[in-house]
Amino acid sequence: MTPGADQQSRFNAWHAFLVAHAALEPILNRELEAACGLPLRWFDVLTQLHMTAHQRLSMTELANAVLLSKSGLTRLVDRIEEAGLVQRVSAPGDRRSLLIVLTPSGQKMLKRAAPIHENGIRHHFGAYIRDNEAAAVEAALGRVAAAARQDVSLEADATDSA
Amino acid sequence: MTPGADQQSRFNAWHAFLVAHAALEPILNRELEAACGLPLRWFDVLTQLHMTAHQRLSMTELANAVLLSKSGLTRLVDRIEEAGLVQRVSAPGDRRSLLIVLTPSGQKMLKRAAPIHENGIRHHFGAYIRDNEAAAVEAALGRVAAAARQDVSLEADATDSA
DNA sequence: ATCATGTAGTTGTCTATACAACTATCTCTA
DNA sequence: TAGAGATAGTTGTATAGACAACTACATGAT
Repeated sequence: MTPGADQQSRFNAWHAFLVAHAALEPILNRELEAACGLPLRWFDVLTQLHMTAHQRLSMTELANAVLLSKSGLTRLVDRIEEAGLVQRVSAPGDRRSLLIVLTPSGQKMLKRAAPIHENGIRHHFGAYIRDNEAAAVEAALGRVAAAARQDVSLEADATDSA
Repeated sequence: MTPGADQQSRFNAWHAFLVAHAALEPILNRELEAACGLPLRWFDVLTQLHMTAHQRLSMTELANAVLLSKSGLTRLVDRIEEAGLVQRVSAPGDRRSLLIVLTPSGQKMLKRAAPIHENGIRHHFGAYIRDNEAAAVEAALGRVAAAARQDVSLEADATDSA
């Protein structure tokens, strides 16, 4: 196995990665929206809230969790709150901060949507990963994601201080 | 290794996949734009044209290649043509169709941008994939991408005929 | 205690994209 | 060869998100 060949397989992987994302994201979005009327991004927000200990996150924490800009999140939460799935509540001890909490209706929606979405992921993504590849894909993408997230944060810090 | 554990690693892989894309795409876009003033999508268009035998594709072919809607591509090509990197030329034998061709300036830009972008991919993506993982990641993502692309096409056909 | 600086979130504005409707052209069938 | 239907691309319009500027609040140094 030559070094050149290894580089090539990484580039092929990168290209497949891009195509897979570009094609998969709309597919899963439509499936979820058709089944529950829930856009994928909303699901992501509800999930992040659900995964948190007290089911509440500040706008800043949530923006970081779903990798959206501050303003993008403000508008996104506007829409989700308008639909009654989450609520902004004031944070104890800091009057600048808002905690986003799942409403009962949001929890119900999440319960309904989760199996549908998981099914979509299995069907369109998991099904094409063989048993002997799963661990490698998990580990490699995990490292890429962790590093990229870090780089994004650094970039944001640099911009802030500029 | 239980079947349940396998499913979990696929879901972890999916999550990492999403995070990696959300974080990486803006990073590579900024790097390329800072170095060459070239948005990533423009690079994608120029690359697709370059990879083609006669360096020309119709709007429809190009939209399919870069996974963009027809109208999205019309506007994208508007901007790239305005910048002088490509040109619309009429297709011989079909007066509805337009061929998009790389201009000399577009070719020069592509030559300048390609090594920078490849470097970014190596640095932010390839570097985190170990030698013994590369083949699995390549194969698995390749299958996912191929299947997803197929599904998108089928979906588009269904919509058209509706 | 005050003021300077930092942080949380929102708002103004711009851009990129999607979908649907449209025009122009092509193709196939009778 | 006329007309129906399919196809290529563009345009009207709506939406999601980014960045920068802003307001309100908090913190920390003196």
